[in-house]
This record gives sequence, structure tokens and C-alpha cells, in this order.
Amino acid sequence: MATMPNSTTATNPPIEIPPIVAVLVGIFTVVEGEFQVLLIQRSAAPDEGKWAIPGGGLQPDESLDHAATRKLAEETGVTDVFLEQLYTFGDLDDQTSRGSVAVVYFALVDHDRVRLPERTAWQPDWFGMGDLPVLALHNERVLDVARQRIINKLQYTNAAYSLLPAFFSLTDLQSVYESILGRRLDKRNFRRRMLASDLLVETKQTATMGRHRPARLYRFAARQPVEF
Amino acid sequence: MATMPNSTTATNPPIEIPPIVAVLVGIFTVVEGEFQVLLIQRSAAPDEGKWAIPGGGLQPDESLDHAATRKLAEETGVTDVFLEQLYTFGDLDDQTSRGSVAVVYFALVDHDRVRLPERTAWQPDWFGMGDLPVLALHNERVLDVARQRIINKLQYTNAAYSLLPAFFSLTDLQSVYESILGRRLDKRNFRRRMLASDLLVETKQTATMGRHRPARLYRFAARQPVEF
DNA sequence: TCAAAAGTGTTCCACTTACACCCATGT
DNA sequence: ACATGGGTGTAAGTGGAACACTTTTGA
Repeated sequence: MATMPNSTTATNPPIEIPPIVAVLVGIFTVVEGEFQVLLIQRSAAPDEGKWAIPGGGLQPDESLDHAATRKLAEETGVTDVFLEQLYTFGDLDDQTSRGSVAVVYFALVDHDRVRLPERTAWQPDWFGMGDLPVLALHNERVLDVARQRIINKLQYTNAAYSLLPAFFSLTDLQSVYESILGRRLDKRNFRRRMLASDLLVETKQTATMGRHRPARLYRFAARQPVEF
Repeated sequence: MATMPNSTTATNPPIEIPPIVAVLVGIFTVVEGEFQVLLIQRSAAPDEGKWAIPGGGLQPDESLDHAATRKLAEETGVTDVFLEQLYTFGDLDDQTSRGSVAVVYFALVDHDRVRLPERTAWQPDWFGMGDLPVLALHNERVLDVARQRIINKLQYTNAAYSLLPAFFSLTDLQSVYESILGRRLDKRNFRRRMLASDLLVETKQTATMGRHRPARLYRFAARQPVEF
């Protein structure tokens, strides 16, 4: 947004130093029952050596959504996943005096589709959300907001489609929910609710996962965000 | 947020022109059964003469919340109301090529407490949400998002405290809800739900509003945001 | 006494919750 | 045959939605 009323009161800053705008993407997954986030170890000040949510500058004439999509692809190679704006923070960086604004997105990805980039610096890695390293730039606050938002989204959207392969069992799906919510769910109630939601389509396939009865496989009716 | 991985792929912009950051505040109220928004008539390009959500630049070292609070006070004189970040738009201004980012907040105010500033240009005025003028800078999109968010917030928070005076009747409260939701509600169900929520406190006062039975007055238990 | 808004209960339905056993398979 | 996870039904409780009449006041 460009020119606006320069100021309506007496307080008119003489020269405005334009703040830096960064777009961050919190990338989340569930692996073997653990809710995880992808973090990058910073190789420069501020907070060198600490871990942070990946992000970067907004390119000229690039939309915010586009920047987030691009960042996600750079870090994981993945596209076409659940990706949504989370919140904008204006005070993550205490050091910079010119002001900095971080527009944060979050993405849910199927861990098996991710290919982490090979780098010497700014190396990314997965961390359990209950087992985080020392974070840079007040990223704890960002992750708290993200976790709560993801929990909410699971309740009334099909966001989980983005965390699972195309075909999956109801047990797989329930495990994803339990990992993120941080509590056990009742199997019968969970299945009833999911099947009643019309989000899932039963397939003819089954999968044998051990020396026991094979599980029927389902897929999501839509692989785009849908509410229910 | 300051320095980040400069870029992990080949696409490294040579020189970044930092985008402009504006903080906008959508200011909403309900007057005589109409859901209204405060808009300002632009007196300069782009979109001169069209109406827009008030806003302005982020001052150096100012937090986003602070900028929003300041803007709200400048336009209405009101503080201590429901004020919350809505969404950040990166593409409201088509004209500027350097990129512009608008961090939008929304506020709910009691119309009777508002004092509009006296100005010759950038004059503010109230508009019914169903009767909007020609808007600048794709502000229709912003108002759509805001309306939906406010509707949602009414369902599970006490946000309405910010739209009413300290003491009010249940009929007043219901009228506010109906104006924003855009539909009539059942009186008995509404009252039961509100009273069961523990958000309201019955007072000993009543108010006579015409030649009929006076209404019992209530107040909100908390005049800060609370969920229920 | 009348007009006008305030105030009040009950029924039905849909959804959530709690809970325990049989089924199909591999070894 | 047995160990393992897959799969299934029912009853009780809770919350939302629909619906109409009596009460209190001012004129």
C-alpha cells in the first residue's frame, strides 16, 4: 500500500527508513508419531548458530504467497501443499534499529516427499516440536502461534491431506491427528467422524503392515483446502 | 527479521529495493442496526478520490500493534477496544513497482465514543457495509476478509463488548449480533446462550426505552478479549 | 385499555463421548 | 495357536434450533 495520509497528528517522522520485509515459512510434518518442524541453523548475525524458521527477502513485484511458495520449494522441493499465512511479526529482531517485519506462513508437508538441500551453511534439519533447540529471533513465539493454528485447522479442515501420502489407512490418519494434538483419540469416534465428513474416499486397496489384518486404504476427496 | 539465507537457489536479486510497509486499521461499528466501517477519502494518487481503509507508515522502532493502536487513536480518539491483526496483503497497490506490504488490523468501536478528526483532506466518514462507495487499492478484498473474521469472532469471543456502552440490554446486544451476522436470531436461544456463557453480569439497573416494560441492563464481565 | 418491547420453557434432533469385543492375517 | 493391529455398535449426555405466550410499562 503506497501513499497514505502522511500523518494526521503533529508526530510526523522527518525521514522514514523503510523497514526490511522478510517472508518466513514454518514447515511442519509428522514422522513416526512425532510432530516436527524444519529449522535452519543461522550462519550469520544476529543469533548466529541458533536455529530459525527459514525465510528470506521479498523480491520486487513478488506477491507474499509467491514468496512463501518459492521459499517452501527451495527448502523442500515440495509444491501443492497446505500453505497459509499465519501472522505478521514486527518485533522478532531486537537488534536492527531500522525496524523489521516478518510475514510468516506455515506449510504442512509429507515428510517422504521432502528433499532437503545440500549446503555447507544455513543447514536445515527436522526437530520435534517438544524437543526444540535454542531458537533465534524469538522464533518460540512464532512456533507457539503456528502450533495452535495447526491444531485448530485440523478440527475443521482437511489440512491433514498435506501430511500424508495419497493413500493411507485410518490408523495412519488418526496417528497424525494424535501427534499434533498431543493426546490420544478414541478410534471408533475418530473413524465415524472422519467418514461422516465426506472428506475421505474409500479405495479398493488394502495394505499389510505386519502380521495382522491388512488395513483398508483411503484417499482425500480433495487435495486442496476444504472446510467441514 | 534481518539477514536470512541470501538465497539458496540461483535466483539472487542483484539489488533489493525495500518494499513500503503500511499499517492499516479497519474500524467497525454498529449504529442503529447497521454494520458500518470508517473510510477515508484519498486526496492523492493512487486512486485519488476513492475511499480507503485508514493507515499509514510504520514508524522506526515502532511495533505493529503500537502503530495500529496509534492509527486508531488518531482517527477516532478511542483506545482500549478490541483490536487485532487481520491479515497482511502484499498486492493491494498495483501501481507501485517497488512492492508494498499492508499489515491490516481491525478494531471494533462503540460509535458514541468516537470523535472524528476535523480535516480538509483525507476526510473520514462512516459507510454501511452493504452500501460501500468506490474503494481504493482493492480494499473490497480487505473488507471481505474483515467481515468474515468479525463474524467468526462474535461466535466464540466477547468481542461485542467493544461495540457497546458499559451497560446495555440483551436486546441491544442481540441487535449488534444481528446487524453484523446479517440475519435475525431467536430471542430465547440468544439470551440463553449469552447468559450461560458467563461473559455477562446482570446489574440491578433497568432502562426504560419507550412506553413498554423497561429492560434489565447487563455489563460484560471482562472488557478484554475472552474466548468462550 | 392498548400498544410495544421485555421476558420466559419445552421438545426435538444431531452430534459428541465413553466403552469392549470379534476379525483377518503372518509367523 | 497365538500375537497383533484392523474393524465395528450402542447408550447417555450435551448443545443447538424451533416455537408462542405472559409481563410490565407509558400514553
